[in-house]
Amino acid sequence: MVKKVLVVDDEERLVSLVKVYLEREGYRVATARDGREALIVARAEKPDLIILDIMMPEMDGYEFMRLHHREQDTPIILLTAKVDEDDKVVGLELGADDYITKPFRPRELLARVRAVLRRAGETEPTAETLRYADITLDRESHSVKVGESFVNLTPSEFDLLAVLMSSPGRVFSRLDLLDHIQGIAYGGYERTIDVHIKNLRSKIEPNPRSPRYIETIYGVGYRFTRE
Amino acid sequence: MVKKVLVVDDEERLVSLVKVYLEREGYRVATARDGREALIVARAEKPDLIILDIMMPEMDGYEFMRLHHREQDTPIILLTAKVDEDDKVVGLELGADDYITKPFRPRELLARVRAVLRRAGETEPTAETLRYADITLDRESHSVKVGESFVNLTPSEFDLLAVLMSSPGRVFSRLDLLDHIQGIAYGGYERTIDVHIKNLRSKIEPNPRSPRYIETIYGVGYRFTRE
DNA sequence: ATAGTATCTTAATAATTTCTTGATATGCTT
DNA sequence: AAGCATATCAAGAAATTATTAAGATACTAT
Repeated sequence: MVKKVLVVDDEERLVSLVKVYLEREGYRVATARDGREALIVARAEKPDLIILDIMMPEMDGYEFMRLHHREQDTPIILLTAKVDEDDKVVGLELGADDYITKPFRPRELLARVRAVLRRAGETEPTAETLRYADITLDRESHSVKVGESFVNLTPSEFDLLAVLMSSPGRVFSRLDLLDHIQGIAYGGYERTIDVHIKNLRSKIEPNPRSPRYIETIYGVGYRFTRE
Repeated sequence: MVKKVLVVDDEERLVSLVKVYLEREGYRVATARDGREALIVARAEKPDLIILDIMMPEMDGYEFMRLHHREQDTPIILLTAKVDEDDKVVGLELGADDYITKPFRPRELLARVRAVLRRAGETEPTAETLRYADITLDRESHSVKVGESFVNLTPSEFDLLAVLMSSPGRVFSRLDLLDHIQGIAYGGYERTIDVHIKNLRSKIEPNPRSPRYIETIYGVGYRFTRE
């Protein structure tokens, strides 16, 4: 069954980004921008997991947890901007299952989401398999096949390929791709993508000099072949 | 839903050109010529994105950002004439999402607009497909089809065709077209367009000597056939 | 904790593609 | 035919991408 996740944060941009990440993985996502709204949404939606910012207007994360736990026993992952260890302690004492500091990488958040949900029992999320033009990418086993042989990709390479294959034929700019790999961290260097692409090509392309799967669109970005 | 963009700059020519670019892409556009006016417009229009010049009379970009952020959390792209790295730092610290130095090319600005709006969540802007007389131009996949076969265009060729096809039958002067390709303030050479048109024709016209799609209007400019 | 391994990022350089320009040829209009 | 506008061509300039290697960072296993 599809898992439902509630994301609570007052930073709209962060919320919607996290939403995109989770939805790409097959989760259903509800959102709220402060603790008060979150209480209402949580009652209505009964999420399987809550991702919760601590610092919020109206009603902060701690207060939300106190009130929410009277009603339900939902696993919670805390988001905190502080590097303070105390928050972790306080949070975990209050019943959080995990916590993560901002800024974080999408991959990191997703890994924790999976872990917490797995721990809370239940099966895996949605083991989606993408298959185009001789390439098979399996999210569950985190494996990639070219024809019949497996190739080992690094986490970044895997994510990159997954994004590109999520919409074959569509062009992604380096900035888009960077967001998926590094999260909302600015100052990131677009050219980093070039290197990942090069490495990725050397692993999956029969002839990296004239790519068959990952095409370069000069002046725009990259795309997975439309066939 | 259609995204609304607020463009703030005291250079009228730049504002109206940017307005045209954005509208062609399917955005709705509001404008203001200084920070003070921008505050009022922003309150009334609630834009999804603000493109903001730093140097303006009355109230500069920084000051605007300070005041605006008290009220709303709109993503902002900064325009700056300076090449100074400090501006970038200051701007990003004040909450800008991206910045771009003048002079810039339209395609560069549009790429950033798309990226920032995507990052701010929501769906894609406008995945518009233009189709006339056997030619299909798709912005999302950045591809062009003549009949059933794909052709590879350079960025300038693609932009040129996109502009012409945005209003079939309308004649564009070389200066118009140059603005769309190079942006203003480049002092480009009108004849450059002739060469791009020639190359474009050689890629999409069955018989480039007597063009069927891109017509020359002697003494005026070019237009995409009305049929 | 610490060393060892793998991955990521950055920076510099090479290779490639595209853009612009100036010269020349061709074509249009009166 | 004259005079101007457009088309074509080719070469140099400019911009973008590919590649390489080294240092930084993160991860694993002891």
